Amino acid sequence: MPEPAILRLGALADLDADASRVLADAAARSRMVKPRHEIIVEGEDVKEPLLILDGWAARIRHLSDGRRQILGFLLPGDLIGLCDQHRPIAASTIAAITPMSICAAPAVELSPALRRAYAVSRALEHAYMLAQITRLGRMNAHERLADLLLELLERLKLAGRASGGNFALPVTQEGIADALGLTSVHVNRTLQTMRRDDEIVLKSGSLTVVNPALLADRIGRNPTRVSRG
Amino acid sequence: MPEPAILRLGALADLDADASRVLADAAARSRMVKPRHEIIVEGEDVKEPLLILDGWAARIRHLSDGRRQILGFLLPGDLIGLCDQHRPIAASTIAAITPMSICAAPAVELSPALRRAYAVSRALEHAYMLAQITRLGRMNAHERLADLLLELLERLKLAGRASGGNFALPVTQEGIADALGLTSVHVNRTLQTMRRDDEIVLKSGSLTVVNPALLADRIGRNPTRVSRG
DNA sequence: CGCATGGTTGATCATGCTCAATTTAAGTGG
DNA sequence: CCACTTAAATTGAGCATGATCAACCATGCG
Repeated sequence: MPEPAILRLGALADLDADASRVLADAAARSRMVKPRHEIIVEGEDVKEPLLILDGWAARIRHLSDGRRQILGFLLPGDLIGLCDQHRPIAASTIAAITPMSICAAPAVELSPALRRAYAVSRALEHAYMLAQITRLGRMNAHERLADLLLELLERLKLAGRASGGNFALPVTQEGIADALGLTSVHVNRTLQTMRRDDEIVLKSGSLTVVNPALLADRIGRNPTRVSRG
Repeated sequence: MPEPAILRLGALADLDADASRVLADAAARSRMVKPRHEIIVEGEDVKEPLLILDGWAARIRHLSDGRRQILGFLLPGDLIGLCDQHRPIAASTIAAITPMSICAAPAVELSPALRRAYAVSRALEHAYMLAQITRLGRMNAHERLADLLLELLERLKLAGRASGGNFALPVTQEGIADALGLTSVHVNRTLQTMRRDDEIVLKSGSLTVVNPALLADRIGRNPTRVSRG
């Protein structure tokens, strides 16, 4: 079974033998990270770009009074800290949600195919942030939740971590709340109405979107696209 | 008087003679855009990256039922559509707010200094998006408004388009509402309390933040930083 | 002068929050 | 395998921020 990360990058751009080898090399030097560990801390220097081989993380920002906002989720195959800057400072904290396997992201110079995959990945990250802004700014609780779940489904499929409408959702309701600008109580209630309306099945960390196309249609969601071809 | 755009890029990274010349060349081939004109339309192909020489634009996303979200504002010196992708699709619509002067952004290959400035600009854009997510997700109306105004002040200063706490704010209250996930009515009321509390002076499109440091402190805001040095 | 856009105000309503308690699930060590 | 501990999910009651609806001004421009 290929790494989900390699599956994803291969879905974003065709990987030739060179790129595959470079990625396999990097993956061979992976390290494990425990849940809750802060891989990157806001305000500190960013060393090297990382590639998530497996597991989930959250990009987080803390407010002075204890409130926190989850800016986005990071999934297998996602890249962290890509930027062509000299001495970059981390703009947000990144904390592991599940046990993770990560490695240094191979340099783009090593493979043109890799460069293309990185570019698409970066464009997607940008698009997901725009989606997050739209959710928070102009959607109600049900729309936010449905839209987020559909995005996660779409993204996890790229990494082979979802089949049909089903995937493992290792985030607590409080985590979802912090991502969607809601309270955990309200997330709980919204999830219950979605269950009652047969939009989702959620049991012990396994979530199934019963009819993704229908749900997407209901909330007016379009799949994310960043390039032709 | 130098172009505000050149002022900004020079503030992000030292521009040598080469970079300055390249920028001046590009600026010489500028074009004007009328307010409300959509420079880029979501879903269409992106041709060339652009540089805003002067004027304001908004990055917008429309929902199927007419709601709209302003994802962020684009100011003099900001770059549009930077990406190293093959055939990129615009992830959002970009519409002029004021009359604008824009030009093709000179290619990074033309100058190492320019490349550095672009990288910092891109990192800043990323940071502003994170700030926008945090505003929408975890701040109340007053905090959102104060934080946005302080960000605009900070950004306009880079382009020499703000002095002291004062700058021209060419956005309607409805525009601000669409950016902050509020209604124009509530923006109006929040602005009034800010005036009553002597936090701002706002009259005929000219806004003054009376005491930026104090206001920033009140809402727990830190200035945006993306690199050492 | 008239129309249009944007700003202002008031009254009422609703979505989602707060607070607080209770149940369930998941570990953990004996 | 069970008692004990802790994190997560669930439920209820009351509340508040901000939305909605509907006028009504102010300003500017043809």
